[in-house]
Amino acid sequence: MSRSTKKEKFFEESLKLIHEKGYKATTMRDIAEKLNFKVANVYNYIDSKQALLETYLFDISNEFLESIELIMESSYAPEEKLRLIISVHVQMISKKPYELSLLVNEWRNLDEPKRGELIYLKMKYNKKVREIIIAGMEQGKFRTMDPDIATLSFLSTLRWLYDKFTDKSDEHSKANRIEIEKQLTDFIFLGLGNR
Amino acid sequence: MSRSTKKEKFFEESLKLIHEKGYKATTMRDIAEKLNFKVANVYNYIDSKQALLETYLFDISNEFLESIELIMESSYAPEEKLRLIISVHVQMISKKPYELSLLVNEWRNLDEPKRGELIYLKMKYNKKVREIIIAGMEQGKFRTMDPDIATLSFLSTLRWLYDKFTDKSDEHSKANRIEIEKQLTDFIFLGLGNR
DNA sequence: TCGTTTTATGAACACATGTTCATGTAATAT
DNA sequence: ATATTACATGAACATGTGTTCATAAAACGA
Repeated sequence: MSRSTKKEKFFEESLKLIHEKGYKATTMRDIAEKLNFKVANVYNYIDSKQALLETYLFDISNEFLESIELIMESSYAPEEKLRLIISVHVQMISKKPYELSLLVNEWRNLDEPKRGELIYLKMKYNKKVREIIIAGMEQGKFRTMDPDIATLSFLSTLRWLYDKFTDKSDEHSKANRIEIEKQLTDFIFLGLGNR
Repeated sequence: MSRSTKKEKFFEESLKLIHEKGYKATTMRDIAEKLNFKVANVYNYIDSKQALLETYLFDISNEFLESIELIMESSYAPEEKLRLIISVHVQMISKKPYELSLLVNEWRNLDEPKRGELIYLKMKYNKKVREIIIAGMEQGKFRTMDPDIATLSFLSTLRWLYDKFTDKSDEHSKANRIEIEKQLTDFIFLGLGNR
C-alpha cells in the first residue's frame, strides 16, 4: 500500500463509519477496528476525535462557499445562477456524498467555537441563495412568494440528495448524474404539476 | 402543579433537550438538571433512555401513518391526495415540531430491532407517496419525471419545515400555518418558475 | 388519620470512551 | 548501513454515563 494511500484510507473509512453510525456513536475503537489496528494508533493519523469532525466539515463547507461566491459574482441572471447552484450541488454530492451527509447531520456535534463558525458559514450561504431568489422575483422571472419558504424549499430539495449516493442498494454512473441534475432542475422550476 | 402535568413536563423538557443537543449528547443527568432534580429520579418517569427515544419516535410515526392511510384509502384524485398530505404535514409540524425533528434526526440511535421497525414504517410511508405520484403521472396530472426523484424531492420539501417551528427567533400564529401550507403547495406543484 | 402512591435523594457499580505515553517494528530516504 | 519517518502496540488514567437500590419526604385518597 503506497504512502499517502494509508492516510487516505484512514479518512475514508472513518468518514463512512461516522456517516453510518453518527459522530457520537462512533468510537475511536470502532475506527481502529475497521482499519484492523488498535486504538492508540488512531492518534498517529489525527489529533483528536473533534479535529476529525472539523476536518470533514470545514473542508466541504469551504469548497461549497467558494463555488457559490463565484456564482454570485458572475453576471448571470438569477435563474441561471440557481441552475448553476443545483449543478454544483449535484456534482459535489456525487463526488463527496459522505461529507455532505456529515454536513447535514453532524454539524451540531462540533464544540464551540467551531460550531458557531460553521453555523455562520451556513447562514452566509443561505442568505446568498435568498438574495438570488428575491432578485429573480423582482425581475418577474420567479413566481412571487414568501422568500423564506422559497429559500428553505429550494435548499431542502438539494439537501437530501446524498441519500441517493450513499445508498448502497443501487449504482450510479456519470450519465445518471447529469440526468439527476435535469430532473431536479425541472422539479424546482416547474414543480410536480403539468403546466 | 397538577398530577399529569408533572409527567407531561418531563416528556416535554426531555424532548426539547434531545432536539437541541441530540440523543447521544443528552445525558440523563442533563435531563434531571433541567427539571431541577437528581438523576435517579428520572427513572421514576421512564424505564430507560432508549425507551424514552422509542416513545417519541413511534408515537409520531404511528400518528403519521394513520393519516396517510386514511388519505390513501379515500377516493380523492392524486393531486388532492398530495395536497392533503402537505396539509397533514404542516398541521403536524405546527403541533409537534420537536417530535418531527427527532424523527428526522435521531431515528438511527434506536437499537435493533426497533431501528429496523422504524425504518420499515418510513419505507412504507415513502412507498405510498410514490404510488400517488406515479398514479398522478399516469393520469397526466403531473409532469412525467423520474418517480424516485419526484418522491424524494416532494418529501424533502416537507421534512425541513420543523426548522421554522422550532426556531425561537420568530413567532408563528395559526394564520401563519395556513399561509405556509399554501406557499408550500404552490412550490411543490408550480415550482419557482413564473408560469 | 392512615395507607398508598408519587416524587425525590445519595451512593454506588459496571462499563465505555477519549487520550497519553513509553516503546517497538517496518519502511524509506540519503 | 544508518538515520529518519511512518505505522503499530499494551497499559493505564481520568472521566462520563446508564442504571440500580434502599430509603425517605410529600402529596393524596379513603
